[in-house]
Amino acid sequence: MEPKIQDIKQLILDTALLLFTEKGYFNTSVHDIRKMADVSIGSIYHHFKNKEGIAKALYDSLVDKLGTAIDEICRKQANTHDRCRDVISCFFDMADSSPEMMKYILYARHREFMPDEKPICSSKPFEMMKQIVEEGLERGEIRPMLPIVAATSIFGGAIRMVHLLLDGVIEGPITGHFDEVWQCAWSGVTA
Amino acid sequence: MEPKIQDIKQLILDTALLLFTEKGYFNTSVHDIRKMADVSIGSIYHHFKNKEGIAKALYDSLVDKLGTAIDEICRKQANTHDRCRDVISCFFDMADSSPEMMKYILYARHREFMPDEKPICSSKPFEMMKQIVEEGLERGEIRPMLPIVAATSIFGGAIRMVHLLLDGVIEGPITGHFDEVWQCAWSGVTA
DNA sequence: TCTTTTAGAACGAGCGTTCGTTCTAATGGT
DNA sequence: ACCATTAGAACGAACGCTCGTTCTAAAAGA
Repeated sequence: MEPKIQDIKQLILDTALLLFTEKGYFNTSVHDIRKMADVSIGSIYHHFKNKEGIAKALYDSLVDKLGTAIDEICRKQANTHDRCRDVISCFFDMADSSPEMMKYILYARHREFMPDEKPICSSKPFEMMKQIVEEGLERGEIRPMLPIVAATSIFGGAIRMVHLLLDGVIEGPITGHFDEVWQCAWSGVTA
Repeated sequence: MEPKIQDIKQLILDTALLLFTEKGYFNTSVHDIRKMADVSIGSIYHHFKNKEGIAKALYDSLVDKLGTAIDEICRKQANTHDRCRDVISCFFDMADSSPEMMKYILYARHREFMPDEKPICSSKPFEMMKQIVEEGLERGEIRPMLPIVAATSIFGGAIRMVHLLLDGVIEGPITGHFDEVWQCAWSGVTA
């Protein structure tokens, strides 16, 4: 029942997320994680195969979380306009409330420390976003153009906005900019 | 006269750019650079203070190159529409012809290995892009909105496109997509 | 008791960097 | 024309240290 029972594994993941996003994967040593999480080296290597294993587990869990959120949106919304709008809104909310998560998903260069991983843009959530856009093209909700162009045009501005926030170039919350961003994004592919 | 006189320094920079963009800064050792450039360790440390110094010199030279290109565009074009269009066109050309340069500028996480550097979005070329957009707002070329939103909306899709190319998610050349991308970008902030 | 989990000392590969030396070529003295 | 001197570019063996990982043993749990 207590919040700490048996969740050393999660504690390690939480700590790693914090350190990886703050200092970067390569500037974070396993001993740093050990110290901050106040666990032993033995524990870490009991729960994870190696350092990369920690990064991988983190990645899978966060990508899965994002995928679930987008699934949810597709369940609730029927057309492309509403789905895209909610996806962007979801990105903004997450960027404001869980910047570390977004930093790890959108910002980190995963291939540098997980050499066998596919690029994030080929992962489930991003494939779903592409899928949503393709349906919009078929249905005529979006003016005819190459699907990849439509997708980057709709989501590119929003993703860039999140990048700027994570870079510290603009101050959050960015949720307040959602309406303007969305209007630009949607009118770009319909007008 | 010969192509090799005194350009060990440039050779080191060229090699470093190749390795840094292919494997990442942290996966590239100074000894890797030494081996590939076929120079000695001593030479490298004669020309550069340390490993970070190589990265810094590379960064400064490439940012300067991009800044010059945008300067040129501002000199040639008078209004915001034409300037933004040419900047995006320039990005696409560079991404096709010098992917390593774009990878190092747009893609690398500089702060992880150059702790004292400002984020790339605060550098001269990006400040100029922001400036161009702000003038467009003042002149009424762009529908009234927050400058930062206008900037991300105009350039976000194009930058995302370049990212996808550098990630290997789409195949180049992307210059062929320029017209569609530009139409989306511009109509988003005017329509 | 037997297994799972935690502990932390120890290891050794690989890293960035240093430093004493050699090589090259230009300059000054004769 | 010749050698002596000098400056700095290039060289690479060696160093100290950090890192990821392993190992042995103790503690906890079943």
